[in-house]
Amino acid sequence: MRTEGRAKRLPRAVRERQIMDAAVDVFSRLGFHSASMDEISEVAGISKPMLYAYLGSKEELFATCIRREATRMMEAIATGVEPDQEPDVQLWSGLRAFFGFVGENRASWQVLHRQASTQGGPFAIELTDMRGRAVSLVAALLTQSTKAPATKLEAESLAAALVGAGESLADWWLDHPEEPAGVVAARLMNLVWMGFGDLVDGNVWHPPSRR
Amino acid sequence: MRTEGRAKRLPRAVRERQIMDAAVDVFSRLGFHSASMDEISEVAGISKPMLYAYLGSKEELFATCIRREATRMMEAIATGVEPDQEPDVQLWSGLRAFFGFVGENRASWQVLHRQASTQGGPFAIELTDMRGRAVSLVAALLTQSTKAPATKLEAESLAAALVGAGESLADWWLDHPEEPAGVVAARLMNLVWMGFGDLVDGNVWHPPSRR
Amino acid sequence: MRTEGRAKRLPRAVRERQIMDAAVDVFSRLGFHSASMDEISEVAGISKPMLYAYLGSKEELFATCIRREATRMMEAIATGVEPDQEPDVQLWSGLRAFFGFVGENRASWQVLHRQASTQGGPFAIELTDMRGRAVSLVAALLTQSTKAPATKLEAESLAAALVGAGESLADWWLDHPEEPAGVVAARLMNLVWMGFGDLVDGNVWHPPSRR
Amino acid sequence: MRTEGRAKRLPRAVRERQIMDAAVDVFSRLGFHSASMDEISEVAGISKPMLYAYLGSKEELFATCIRREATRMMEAIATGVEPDQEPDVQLWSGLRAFFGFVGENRASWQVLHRQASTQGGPFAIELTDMRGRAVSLVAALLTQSTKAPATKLEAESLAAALVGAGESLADWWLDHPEEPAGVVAARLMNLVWMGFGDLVDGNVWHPPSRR
DNA sequence: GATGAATGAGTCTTCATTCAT
DNA sequence: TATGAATGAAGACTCATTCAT
Repeated sequence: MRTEGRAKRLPRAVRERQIMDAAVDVFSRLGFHSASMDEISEVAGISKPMLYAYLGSKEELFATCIRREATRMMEAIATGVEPDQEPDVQLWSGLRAFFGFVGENRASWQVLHRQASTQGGPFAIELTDMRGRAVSLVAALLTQSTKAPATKLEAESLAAALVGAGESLADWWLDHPEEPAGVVAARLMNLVWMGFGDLVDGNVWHPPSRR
Repeated sequence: MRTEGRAKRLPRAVRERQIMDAAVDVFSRLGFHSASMDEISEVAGISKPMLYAYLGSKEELFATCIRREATRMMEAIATGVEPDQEPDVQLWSGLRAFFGFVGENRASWQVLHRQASTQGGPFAIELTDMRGRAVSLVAALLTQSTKAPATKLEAESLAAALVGAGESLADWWLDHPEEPAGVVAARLMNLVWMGFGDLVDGNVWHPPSRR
Repeated sequence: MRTEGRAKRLPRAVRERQIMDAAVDVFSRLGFHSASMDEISEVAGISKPMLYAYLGSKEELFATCIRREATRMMEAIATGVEPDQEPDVQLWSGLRAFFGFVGENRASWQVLHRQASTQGGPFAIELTDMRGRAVSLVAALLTQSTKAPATKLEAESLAAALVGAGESLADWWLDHPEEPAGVVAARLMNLVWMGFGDLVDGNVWHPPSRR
Repeated sequence: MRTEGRAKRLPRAVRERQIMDAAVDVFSRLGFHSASMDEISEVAGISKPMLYAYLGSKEELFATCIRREATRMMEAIATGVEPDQEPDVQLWSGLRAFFGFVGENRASWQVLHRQASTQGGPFAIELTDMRGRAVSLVAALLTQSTKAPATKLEAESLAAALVGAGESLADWWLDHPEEPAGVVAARLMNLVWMGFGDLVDGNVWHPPSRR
């Protein structure tokens, strides 16, 4: 809550960051619609006109938040991935980085995962885009592996499943923080990669006999 | 669009169903916040006071929608699952039923997956609950299998990952309807079950050497 | 000022008129910008949502007011004019009708003359149009008269001058209501018509001698 | 657009003029309400605090603008009028000066005629005053002429009509700049003076017979 | 003297919700 | 029962105006 009185004068860049932090906080807690500019400005410790002066309309602000958090996450992952290694190692390092990021940036994750996907506004695009890029990346990884999936559709759908599994597991993990990030990441890696390995080896599961 | 004139007197159950159908339609298209009671009543062909008389506040209405659709989906899956079979067969039949339901009930699925998770209100609870039940169910299945995961946490987290993979794949599928439900379901089944199989067989993936 | 309590239920048409009357009143007193929807709704004795439900946005409301008042005035004049008479008689009867209308509808006149011309919005068009039609009408009258002005530009500019003189005189008259409408109208008629008559008779005024 | 950097220190009078020029420009383009102090300060090339330091509140600034432009126009006309001549010559020279001024100072004219009359604020007074002085002047001229109007009211109302005709014709002229100022002025002079002449000569127009 | 940063107060507009018929 | 009519409350956004450096 903002303490009474006039906010101290701060250089523009600092204020902007302060505001964005507040916005990410509020958006992640309440979602886009329920978040009010009033509350954001209050949490940021400034008045509404400043909010508008610095970051434009509510939609613009939200989009900016998403972009910032998405970029931060992408960078965290990119930094974590070991690029010249085998596909499995790349995937593994990516997963570790992903869970690491989520663990240390709950609010970012909530904004990205929960809030953004639903809203029909112009940001849905940003988010869908980013998720699409993630899926494509994983699909490419699968395709590069020693034994690639047969069709592009298959690769993509498996990638989509994997990304969803990661998201869901991340959510689950937020409710069970007693496990370290590495363990959770490894579990998903195993599930997915071993399953994937069998798949391309022709070790296909099939229903008992008839059908 | 509502037809002119005074609505006929109908038995309560029928009216209620009519309204809920309209509500699910509107909520799935617009999301909770953007949906207006005005539009719902219009689509339902009744006046707003009736809406309130029958189904209470907007939040209550939404929660009721979620409950109904969740129940429908659960029942569809329960009906599809073959209960006395091996765990893998149960999972497989469950997945098939799930994708079957999603394919035939887009609106229900959208309400359940997209709209409900975001809203911070009291319905999040309903949804989280249902999802929790699904995860538990799958976890139980895994635990019953010949070689169960070591810990309860492991089983649950794998189940969460699986559920998330299913959701994500369902979404992906809605954008790629050219593939039949069975194919998509089978793909997920394979990925997950073979991975899972390796896992409990001690076939663990691990990073190259050092580390 | 609106008395406390809920407004009585009224049929739509009546309410609409009531609101428009209030709007014309407020707009004529304060002008478009300074008039607030709050005040209009208060004067109308209803709540703001009704205002919006019945008459749309502020701009729409204003445009509707202008259209209504313009139409009323046009009809008053059209009714007053004697169409099959000589041009001078037509002009005279038009002027009488005009001053008659202004005298009995101060608020209408203020909205039309004062408020509408300045605003840059979409209504400026309505107003400019109406004034344009008035000027064209007068110009046509002049052109039909026994001895028409030489050029179209001349006719139009004289008509513009005449219309302006009428408006200005109407304003002046509102501040000097002691004179009857007929007298004021006659005075303008004389000034203009006799001047016009001389003009076309070649009785041109010209500066003393040199220059 | 404001040039970058800190404004040079300038003598007060120069600064003030610079600001007023900007203000007249903006007010004439946008009208009182839509003009923002932000835009004025930007066009003037100074910061808002300076604006306030030099010229006070928005209302004060507007009033000052009106006063300045009104004075300029009055002086232009006063300079143009030939004072010791016959009334008709005085009127003629005044009209010529008036149209000359309008042609060369569109912005001033817009502020004076269009923007000021509408606003209900304290400046309406300034404007009404100035217009009143103009009307009185013309009325005096008419009264001095060889055959004066019978009553003071008559003289004043005719003067008001004449002034309005002038304003309206000036507006019309701004939309038809192809005609030279002199021609337009002469046209009005003729219309009015000849009409006036007839009037005082007893050449009264009157309706056909009956009535 | 000059300004970037800051805000109080207000405007339009919408929506869930409820009377009164 | 069924509804047209009505509203309280809130939210996004803007602007004239002023500190604090």
